[in-house]
Amino acid sequence: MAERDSEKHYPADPDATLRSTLGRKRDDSRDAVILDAVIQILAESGYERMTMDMVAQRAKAGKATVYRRWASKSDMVLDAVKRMKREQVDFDNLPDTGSLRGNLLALSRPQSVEETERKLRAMAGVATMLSQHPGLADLGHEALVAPWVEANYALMDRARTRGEIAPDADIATISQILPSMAAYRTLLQHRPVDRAFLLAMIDEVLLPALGAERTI
Amino acid sequence: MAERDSEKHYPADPDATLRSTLGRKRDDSRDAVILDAVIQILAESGYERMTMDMVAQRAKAGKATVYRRWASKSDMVLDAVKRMKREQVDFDNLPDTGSLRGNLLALSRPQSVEETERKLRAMAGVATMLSQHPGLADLGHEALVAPWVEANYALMDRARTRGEIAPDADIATISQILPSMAAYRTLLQHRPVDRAFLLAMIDEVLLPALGAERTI
DNA sequence: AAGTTCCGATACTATTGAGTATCGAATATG
DNA sequence: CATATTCGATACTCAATAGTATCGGAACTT
Repeated sequence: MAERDSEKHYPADPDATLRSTLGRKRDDSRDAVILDAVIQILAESGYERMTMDMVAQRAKAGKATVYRRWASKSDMVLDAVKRMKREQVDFDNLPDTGSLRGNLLALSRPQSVEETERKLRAMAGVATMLSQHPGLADLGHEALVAPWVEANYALMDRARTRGEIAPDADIATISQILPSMAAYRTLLQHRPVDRAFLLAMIDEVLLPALGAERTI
Repeated sequence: MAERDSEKHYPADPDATLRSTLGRKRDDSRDAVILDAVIQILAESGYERMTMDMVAQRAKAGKATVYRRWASKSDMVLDAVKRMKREQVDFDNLPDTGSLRGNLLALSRPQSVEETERKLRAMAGVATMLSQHPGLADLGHEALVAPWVEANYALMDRARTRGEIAPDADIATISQILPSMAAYRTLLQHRPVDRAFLLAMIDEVLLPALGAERTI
């Protein structure tokens, strides 16, 4: 999918390979600075209210520098969304407190949730692009929610192996609840993913649905 | 808060009371036609891509007719969102199939969900207005999700009275799951609230969390 | 009938903003 | 050193559009 415009413009870095060897070299570190500015402004103002001048000013870059990297505003934003995918959840250091309840709580520490919240708000800023770019919704979900679903799944799978929860529980479905509800809460309700919310979800929904013994 | 512009323009119908008794009467039925067009276009294109000319054309109205009713585009859209609140769920005729599972499925009939989905997509279209109008998110939640939460709560409360579910189940929390997940799915994932989704949620999450006996 | 306000339609204006062009300075190659 | 490409900055073009003005006709009051 993609290529909504049937234009001569192509994704990012139109001339990546055929760049001359002469002259000053392109400073690739500017890309990240610009895209970070894009994410910030998307979260604050949304796609349509974000102007290219705002982006350039925030990144302390000239507009030529921006347009040398991306052929259009939409290309730039698409790239910014793709960039959000990285380093969302640390799969190599999943919590291991001994109980599923403790692990779920530890996974959703305020610190790790905060960054996701900021990126989710950026996703809300591109909501109006979703109809033109069908892949964008998947991209956002894959980048921001799916990793949390995976982490939840892994924790629940281990708990099942330990015999902590019912062996026939549908953890594929239940692992989606907490990340999705947190996303909904952030985007639509504009309410924080705080401890009270987490406790209600874990103790009153997830653990009972998983058939865990009540130990609270 | 509000009054983003500090202009002389005020909310809707600036001269509702002090309208002259002379001349042709204003046709109030045009309001609904115009606002319906607004909802349609919001769902299709979003706030920023929706032009006043599109609205007038879709409603077969002149722009003068539109601006005689609302002082600005944002006033008009705010009014359109408020209008979505009505007739969302029929509380006087909640389903009564005998089982909670049957009732939950009956409540979420494709027909009744369809209209909500359309309105939810309109809400996604005004996502970029949420930062300027903080009350708008609440308005959308109250109009489109809260009624479904109430209906879920009522059905679960009856089931508890019948002894169909655990007496200590936290139905205040659990009644939020299905409507919120459906909203998330529609808005962020752009996927339909179909029967497979409902069955997975009801059978694998809600009923187990409520401590209902497995009867499937 | 006279006067007023509504209707849909359309022309107009004033502003905003994406994308382009160009600047002088900096950094690279040969 | 000559040439080419980068950089940030700024000026420019041109299309889109919110809001206003005006039209001829319809509907209402007195």
